[in-house]
Amino acid sequence: MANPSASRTPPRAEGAAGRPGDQTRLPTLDDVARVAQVSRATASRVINGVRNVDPELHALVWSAVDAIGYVPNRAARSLVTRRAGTVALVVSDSDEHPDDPFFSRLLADPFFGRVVGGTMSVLNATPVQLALHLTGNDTARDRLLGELRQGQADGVLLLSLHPEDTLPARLVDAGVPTVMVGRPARPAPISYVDVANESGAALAVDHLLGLGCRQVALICGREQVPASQDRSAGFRQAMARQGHAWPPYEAGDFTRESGEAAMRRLLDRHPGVDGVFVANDLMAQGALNVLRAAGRRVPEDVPVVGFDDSSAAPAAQPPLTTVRQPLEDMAAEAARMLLARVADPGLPVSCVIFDPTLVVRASA
Amino acid sequence: MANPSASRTPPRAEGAAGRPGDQTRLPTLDDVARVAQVSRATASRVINGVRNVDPELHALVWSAVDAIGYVPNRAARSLVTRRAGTVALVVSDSDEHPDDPFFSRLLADPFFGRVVGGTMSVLNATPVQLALHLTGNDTARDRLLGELRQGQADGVLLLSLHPEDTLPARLVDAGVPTVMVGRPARPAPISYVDVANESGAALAVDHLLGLGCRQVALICGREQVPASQDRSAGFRQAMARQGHAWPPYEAGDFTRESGEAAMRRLLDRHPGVDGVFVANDLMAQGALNVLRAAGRRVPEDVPVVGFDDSSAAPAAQPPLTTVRQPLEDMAAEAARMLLARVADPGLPVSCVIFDPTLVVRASA
DNA sequence: TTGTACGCGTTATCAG
DNA sequence: CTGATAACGCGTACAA
Repeated sequence: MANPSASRTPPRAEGAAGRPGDQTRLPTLDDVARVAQVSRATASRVINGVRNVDPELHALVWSAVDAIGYVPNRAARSLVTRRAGTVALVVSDSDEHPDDPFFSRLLADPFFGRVVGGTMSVLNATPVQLALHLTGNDTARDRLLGELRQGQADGVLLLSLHPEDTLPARLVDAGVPTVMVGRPARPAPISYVDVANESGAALAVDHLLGLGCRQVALICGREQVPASQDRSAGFRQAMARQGHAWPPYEAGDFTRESGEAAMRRLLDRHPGVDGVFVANDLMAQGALNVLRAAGRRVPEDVPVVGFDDSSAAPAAQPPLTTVRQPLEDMAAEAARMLLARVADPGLPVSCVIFDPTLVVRASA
Repeated sequence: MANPSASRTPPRAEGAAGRPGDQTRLPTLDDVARVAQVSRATASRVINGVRNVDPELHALVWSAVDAIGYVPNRAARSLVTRRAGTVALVVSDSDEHPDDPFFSRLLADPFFGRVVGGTMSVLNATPVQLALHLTGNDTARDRLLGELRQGQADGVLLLSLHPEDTLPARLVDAGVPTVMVGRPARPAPISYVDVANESGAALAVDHLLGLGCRQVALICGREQVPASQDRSAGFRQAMARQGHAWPPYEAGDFTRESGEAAMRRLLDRHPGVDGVFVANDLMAQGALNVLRAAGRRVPEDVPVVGFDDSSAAPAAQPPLTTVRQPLEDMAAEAARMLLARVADPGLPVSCVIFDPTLVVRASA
């Protein structure tokens, strides 16, 4: 016992503190109670805003709190309340990227940051923390589910990019409060927010047709991805309504490169194309490049409309006319829905669909 | 008391479970011990991999664990070990965005996702979780510090974008293990990873001069931002070494728009410019747009080199030659350093500087 | 090598 | 309205 420290010094010996490995005990609820001259139970009640508190003691406790700089111990609190005070932002992807050790193209996509921003904008106003989880394979998903069942997080904000993903279903089975950003690929009784992809596509079609295009083509994403499905369906329906039964199309995978390839094929097979709707901005950027290289002017010869209004859209040459998805708002709403669900797990499943808007720039 | 539930059912009533609000008790360490026919202490030792364990019991315990699907309770563990098992990724910014409710342009920048990816790539292999914190003002920073002091997270990975930010200093004062991504704006005894910004700039200068440019200009960022400072300094030194004493320059603020404005000024004041080094890719993209609009061909008339190799670089027209910052590797190393620091807070401050590389594309 | 017993800091239940 | 006191689930001296 060569340790020359008092064993229960009131937490004031912090003059020359700051050394890493600091062992000074932190103020506890007991300390607050002692200073405020009340019982620990009362202090707890005041701090947690429970009703039935003498206003006088109320003030006393609070002043004690910031007199000694008390901060509740999250672990102790969680242990007894059985709440983590944390929600998880889960990105469920398939890490099939042999060349890239850092999976999930989502992270490279500005998409991700917008979701994080929207989420934080509501969480920041609450004591709820956000934990990030990337699950690229089933092992990781299994581990996550175990942790969630254990109560490591009170709820999940789910971004599922994997069409075969079983995570949504497993989460509802496990009874974990969950809200998805973007509808699930497979039908499941799960809450989500989404943009009205169909009407977004219709917005684009109407705009292109209104510009006088006679042969509008589509560059869509993979058939299994919900957002891609919906945008394609919306495109075809809107086109059909205007008398264009079988518009040409090519598929990519939401990357710029795939957009370039798709545009090349389109030009090759349908040289008469005079307008293109592309299912996301990244592919649209690729399409723009190919059109320029092919000597087609945008928008004079071939107007192009993208989808998302990601940061890539205004940066494109020419700046991209695109269907805006209010991602921040959507993520914020998802966070609110999740918080409500955590508070009352009995809440019925609900979905909120946001209206897209057309942002007209130079490309169409 | 109309609640018809048993008050302490052993955790086997999970047949038709799955309802939200499930109240079935989760398996605890005691359950494991009971099933494995050992004491709880032994079970604990096995699970935590403590030495001195009979191999036979070892197996017994583990089989019990996954027989009943045991997952350690994080809160209980934290309470006794005084470790959160969590590190915080803190984005410290100034939220001076009156028009945009979702602050921090960083989130819109692909930069953010790369850092997250690199960090997760090392954290995913450990039981350590990542908690996200955005602190846009001093109130938020105060709250964060309180929580950290309390032990809500074991360490901090800090992204500080605010030149006046006091958070780095306060974190070291509080004895919170911290590693920054990018050096602190004000000198502080704090560990960090960074890229050799000076040599990166030199790489760009050498390339441009090697291309035969006679009047190379600089578009830099705000003078207070470390990365901007270092890139500017590196540029000037490299230029000076080659006999160019006072190269023209204009400043932006790392946004595309500011890059456009800066390029316009440059063209205006120094029409003879025949090569540009831009301190980041976003601004370079802006410069590219302005050059095109001004009728200057890139790279024939004016080669342009950017910095970062963000996702904007290959997407630019023409694809941007740029100085690559290995952000994922840097973030991964930062995470490793932080983990080491958490394990041994006595570790001396250390910095790891990564070498940049020139990625030659079409713009120079 | 194993088991017993205590304490981590809170909330919640129950008497007063 | 307030104050004792019993959990919450786990790690770990200490003793066997």
